Amino acid sequence: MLERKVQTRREGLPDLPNLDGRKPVLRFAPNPNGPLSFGHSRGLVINGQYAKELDGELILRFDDTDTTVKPPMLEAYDSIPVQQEWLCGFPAHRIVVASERMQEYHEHAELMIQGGFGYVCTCSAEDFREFRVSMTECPCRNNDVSENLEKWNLMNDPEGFQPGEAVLRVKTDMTLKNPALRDWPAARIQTNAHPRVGNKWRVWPLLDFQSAVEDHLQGVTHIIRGKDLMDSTRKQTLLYEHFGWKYPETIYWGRVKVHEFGAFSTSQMKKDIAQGTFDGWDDPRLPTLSALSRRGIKPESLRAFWIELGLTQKDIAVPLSTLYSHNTKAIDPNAPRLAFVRNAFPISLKGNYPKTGSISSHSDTEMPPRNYSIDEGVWIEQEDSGKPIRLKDLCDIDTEGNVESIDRSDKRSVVHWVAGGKPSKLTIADGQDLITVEGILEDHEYPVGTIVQLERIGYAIIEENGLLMVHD
RNA sequence: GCUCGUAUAGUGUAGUGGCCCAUCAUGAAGGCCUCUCGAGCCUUCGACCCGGGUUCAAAUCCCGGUACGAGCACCA
Repeated sequence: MLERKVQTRREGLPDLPNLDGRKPVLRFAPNPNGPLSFGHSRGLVINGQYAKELDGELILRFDDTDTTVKPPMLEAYDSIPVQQEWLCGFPAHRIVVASERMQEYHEHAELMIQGGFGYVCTCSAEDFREFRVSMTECPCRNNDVSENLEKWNLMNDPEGFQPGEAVLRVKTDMTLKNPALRDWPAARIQTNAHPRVGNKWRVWPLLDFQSAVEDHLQGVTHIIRGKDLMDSTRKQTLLYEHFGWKYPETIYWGRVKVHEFGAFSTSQMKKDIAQGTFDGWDDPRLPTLSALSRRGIKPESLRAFWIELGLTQKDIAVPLSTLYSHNTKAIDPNAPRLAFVRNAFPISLKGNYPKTGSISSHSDTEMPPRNYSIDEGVWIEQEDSGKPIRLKDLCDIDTEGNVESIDRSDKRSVVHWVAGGKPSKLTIADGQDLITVEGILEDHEYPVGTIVQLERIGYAIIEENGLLMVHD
């Protein structure tokens, strides 16, 4: 009889292409215009994981060359590395700040002009858009090197060109099939002060130029990024050809939509926080890493989540429950059970039952048990009243609180209860809403930050002023 | 409009011409255990976008269609 071979399933991330025995150098380059969000975590996890598994390097790069549309936020330069380490489990091997590397970019811009593959264009954006669609060369394109150098100096001169009056372009080919690649802009004039380097520079590189030059200077071997940047790869490859460099291997992932997070942008969040719509960057409703961390989402859960999604170019929609199922595995073994009674309803017990005792805190660990002591009654949830129930680990009672049995006598529902306890509130982030549920929490001595499992409700983290729902 | 990309169960994912009447996870349904609507264990359900072609053989290669997504910024 023929034996059927067992199908093998690839685990984890696919191999990096064309590694050729090298140690990979990878990078993750956020804009420090705000703290890191869920969306950023993919790039961090994937790049970080490869660096770790293959004994390579992870570069954390601040792409802070826009002072106008997405101005950098100073605090982000400090918070991002902290969050990166939290998420990846190790600090980045190198940190590069683009605004501190401007000299390099300027030198390369000049090399580009001198090499005849870059030119200063003084056409308006609208005019150039027409040149681009009609595949015609703009009048500036054929200026000679000295003329371009002259105009380049005028771009850098406060007395010269003003913002919008001139840009530096990479000379590619105006008849290229892909309109995005036709003589793309490499640098523009910005006069707003940069929060870190002030007004030291006037001409700032655009992403495609800055990133391309920096990747080469840092020796990046593999770029892993969203497929929305496919045309960036093509643009940058054209630039690399001009410089005679070899472009790194590039891998793309598709768009991920998490329904529960809707459409948050860093700038919108910044605005809403300023207006008081949200309490801060760690408001539980926000998709920031600080909010997720506060909500008890573990970094290893985030890592498992992104690694499972892998590197397909498919655009996908994933429910948050997928992340939660990973998180449950991470937190359940260490989450002591605790009772929290919502809409507390008092019921006095009549009959014989053990008035003191202890109940286990977890099914399979050596966690210390919880002790209880009943005076004359317990709290149960309003919804559980009015029917015969079994008080979990205690006794069966009828609707009036008469004890019917100590042992479980039938299939009636098992209900949690609290003897004594303290009023507390459970905060639940539900989309754009923050729901607060009042209730009685069983006495405990767990410190702030402990993740507990509220019986029959779900996981919650203990905060200074109550409980914050993790997930169910 | 031009350009680029992707299409496997409800949701994700494995699979690069025969190991595939298709993997794993999640989900749903049922069961066991546990005195939670939790965890763990077991069972079940459920998919190769459509149409051609190449081939002895296609989820896998080619062509066309369709659907969805992205780029065409003096943002990243």
